[in-house]
Amino acid sequence: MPELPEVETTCQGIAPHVTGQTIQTVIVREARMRWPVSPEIEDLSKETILSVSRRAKYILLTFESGTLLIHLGMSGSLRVIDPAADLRKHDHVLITLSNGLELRYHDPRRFGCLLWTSESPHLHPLIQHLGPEPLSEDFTAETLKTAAQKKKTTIKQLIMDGKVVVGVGNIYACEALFQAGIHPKRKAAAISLTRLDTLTNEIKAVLARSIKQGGTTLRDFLREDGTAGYFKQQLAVYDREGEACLSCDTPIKRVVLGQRSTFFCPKCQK
DNA sequence: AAAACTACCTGAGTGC
DNA sequence: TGCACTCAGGTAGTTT
Repeated sequence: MPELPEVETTCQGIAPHVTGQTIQTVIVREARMRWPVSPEIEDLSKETILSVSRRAKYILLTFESGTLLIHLGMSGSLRVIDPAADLRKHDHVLITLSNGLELRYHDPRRFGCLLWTSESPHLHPLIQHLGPEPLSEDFTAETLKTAAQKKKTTIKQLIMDGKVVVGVGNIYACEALFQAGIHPKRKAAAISLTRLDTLTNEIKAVLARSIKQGGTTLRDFLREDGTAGYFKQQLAVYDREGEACLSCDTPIKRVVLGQRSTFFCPKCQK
């Protein structure tokens, strides 16, 4: 679930309910995440959430005394919910707020993290070496051109490298390459600036489109689920092995690239 | 230095 | 029904 559009819609979804609220209680039911949940967060009662923001796939909750970095990993989710709602398996961290609502972190695979930093989050080791945001003006064809130089890597692996550009996960890497008509296995260094320009535009477009769709499900983010199948309808290649290309009817192919399933149209993508 | 591989973890799905 | 196996949206850390 959590690719960049989901992280962004989670931020937008929780922000109005948590911004300006004071924390009442924090319960860590399971601290074993990718890294142990920072013990400091259990001391956050009476602290006020000043803002909610996002850097790459990290959600940043800013307090006067520091910042809580939240990553959803592969299976995490963050909901604003009535504290009386039944606890589900894998509801690991519960944060109650002064408005009577509760922020609940749920993550079956525990690949996510909740880390406290009292310094600027942008200096945090997990964040400071990250590349530009894909939707910012700092991400351009030149970004990719420079990153590709002297590398043997494929274009798909390049755009999924967080040091090059953040937030492009497996699904959207496949989708953007399809929209740009570029074969995922093509050597990044051999692609013209013109085609890289098309690709950067398609990455921005597909992410923006998904965020917009996330926006439509934003209103009912309090519900148990609801977004699950929604993006899926819009996907042109991801998880469509053997199905007809929406553009030319050729069966979509699947290959493995960097241990990740990669879907593409062998006719439309060169 | 860069590329390839491993590891973390649970749950859903498949085939026998 | 149950067991064994594969695969999944991420990414840091280790090895080649």
